[in-house]
Amino acid sequence: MPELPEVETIARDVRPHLAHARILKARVFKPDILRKVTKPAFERGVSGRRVVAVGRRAKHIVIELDDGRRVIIQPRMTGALLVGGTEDARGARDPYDALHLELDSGTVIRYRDVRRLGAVFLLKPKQWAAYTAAIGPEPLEPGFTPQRLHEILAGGALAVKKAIMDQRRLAGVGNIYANEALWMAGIDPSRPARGIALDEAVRLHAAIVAVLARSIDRRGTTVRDYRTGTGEPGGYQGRLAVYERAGEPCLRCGRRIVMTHAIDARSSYFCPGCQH
DNA sequence: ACGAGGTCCTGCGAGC
DNA sequence: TGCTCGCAGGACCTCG
Repeated sequence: MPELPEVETIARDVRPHLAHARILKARVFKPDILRKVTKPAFERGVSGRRVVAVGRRAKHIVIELDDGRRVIIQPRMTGALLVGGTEDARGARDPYDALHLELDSGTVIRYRDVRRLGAVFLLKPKQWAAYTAAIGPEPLEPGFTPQRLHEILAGGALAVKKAIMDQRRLAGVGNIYANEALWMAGIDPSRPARGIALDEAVRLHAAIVAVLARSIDRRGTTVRDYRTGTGEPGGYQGRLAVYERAGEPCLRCGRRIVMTHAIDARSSYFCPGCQH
């Protein structure tokens, strides 16, 4: 479940291979991952193009091409963007590979997605402008301040956890880091967003920034499927305070961590002793 | 305008 | 052993 730190790690791993390379050929094996573009149009549009830049926006990998178009990859649940490793010992292609980008260096960048909930777009500049404009601020950029977070939460009747996971309000935070940040800030995830006071928003802002930055430092969290761009698990899973720790003692107050599906039918983990 | 709930997809583990 | 079933959940969709 790649969230911001995982996608940032993937982009950093893939960038040295992909940036400034020419994509000799794009091959789509699972056309249902493509959104708003057909397989022939995607393969024709990408093959032969040079990559200008490789970046990240929210939980999406952004590959900018020399004609101004961008390939957007949303790994969602089980997607992975990997450098090489396209064939096993017997020379067989991975059955879960959805897309290959064959580079002039000989390296192949592959998008692998077991459940194919991921999505791949090929966007023209105007389409990209609309796409990125619909997503909230990047939490690790200077524009994301405690005041901005307080404004994001203001007026929302929805749970604060759901609000910070809403990509239109804030970019890149998913279920794992929402749980972790709310624990760090000592805030009950089920509280209405509009009830979060400014001093609490200050704590939550610091918690969001800290947990994302620390996870990037450790190359992301592997609970199940996530792999870095080099195919390895991340290193933050051992640092999780609440996620998948139901029944275990809170690291701050010792009470048992509770799990509920009460918020948006997703697993919420929190400490009833020190999150209010 | 906003929020609730359904849908997509497949591997895995629990339970019988 | 082999089967069914529920679950994982981000983003998009429809409905009220």
